[in-house]
Amino acid sequence: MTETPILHVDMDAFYASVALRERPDLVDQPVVVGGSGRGVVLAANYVARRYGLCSALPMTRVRRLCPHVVVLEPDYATFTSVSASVMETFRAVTPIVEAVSLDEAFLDVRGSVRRLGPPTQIAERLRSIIHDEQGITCSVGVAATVSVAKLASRRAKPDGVVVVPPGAVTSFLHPLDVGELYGVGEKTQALLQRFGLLTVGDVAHTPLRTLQRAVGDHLGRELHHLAWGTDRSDLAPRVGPHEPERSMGADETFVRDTDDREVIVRELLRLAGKVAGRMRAAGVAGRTITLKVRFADFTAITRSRTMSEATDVTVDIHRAATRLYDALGLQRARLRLVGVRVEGLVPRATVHRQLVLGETEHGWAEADRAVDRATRRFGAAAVRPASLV
DNA sequence: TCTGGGGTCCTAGGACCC
DNA sequence: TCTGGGGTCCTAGGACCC
Repeated sequence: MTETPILHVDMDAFYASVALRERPDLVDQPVVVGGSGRGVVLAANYVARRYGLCSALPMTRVRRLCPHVVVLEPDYATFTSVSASVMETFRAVTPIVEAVSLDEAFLDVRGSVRRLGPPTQIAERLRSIIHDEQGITCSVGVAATVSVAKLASRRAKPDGVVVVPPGAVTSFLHPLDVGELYGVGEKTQALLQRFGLLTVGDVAHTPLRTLQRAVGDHLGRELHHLAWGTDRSDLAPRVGPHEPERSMGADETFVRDTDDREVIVRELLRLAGKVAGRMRAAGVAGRTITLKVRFADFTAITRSRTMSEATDVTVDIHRAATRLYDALGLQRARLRLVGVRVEGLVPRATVHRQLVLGETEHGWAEADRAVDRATRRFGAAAVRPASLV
């Protein structure tokens, strides 16, 4: 029996590290990966972090903080392929791998200790393989539960391993800031602070009922577990036929805020096409269409409509989104962003479209599939609605 | 020139049904 | 003439995570 079977493996500054493999000349310089214009930082290397640059920082502030920073464009195809290789390395160690994102995963190594040695040894083995094969470093947290392992990997960064044995859990957790807990963001931290709860230990020693009155039943119970390190240790391996997504969506920030209906409706068409294409590729359809609008002042609203039948047809989704937009009745309100999301996804095979006599919709579904075939052959740029050309 | 884009989950109220 | 609870679906908003 191993006491600490859960590993949390987290790549160090993943996007930046991968991008720097192609540019070894830049390793000693501050480098961030991010979009241009109104984007944010996706990853900052450790040199850049010394200037206060970090993930999610607006690019407009990046150059002010560090005028000589090197900005690299994200190359998602490469990130995805490096990630896939890393996940393969994990699965060679244990089949129980729960991927969190491209650059992070939980591993249950309970069944691997006999073959590969104790969890720490497995952690070092993984780090060495990933370094040799991918040329990037990672950090590993080792503990009995998911959240403690994750907090441990954060402590291990960069390029290290931290083990928290069961006997050390509370002395590890309790001095931490409440904001370190999973699920505690800016708002919840401020709320807890108003109750005088600053550290994880403060939360741990607050009666459950009091905690629940402050942050709600669900989060209260959750935080109580996290504060005592009694959260889950069972992983949900996402290999093979995994659960389908519950929703798919796309949104886009305009280069400049706009109140031009024509521009907005055209963008909704592009987004609807993008979402519908991904739905068809995944073999799902959905009934609830949600429009999202973000105004120039950064406030956002959503409007949704549930239809009687699920669809994966671009025209259907676009029409629903446009109706929701028109129903807002905006008068010269400048929009920063629009988004389209489809929820309540079900496998397409379970949807039987009622064929109404004289129905024209069928033609649109056919047209979509023709577009899909052409896109697969010639690329996304080749086939677009006339209004997007 | 502040603040991306992909998601998940929770809350809460109202409708409607039993 | 009154009043109850539970369950599900829909909508809107919000917090959070990577």
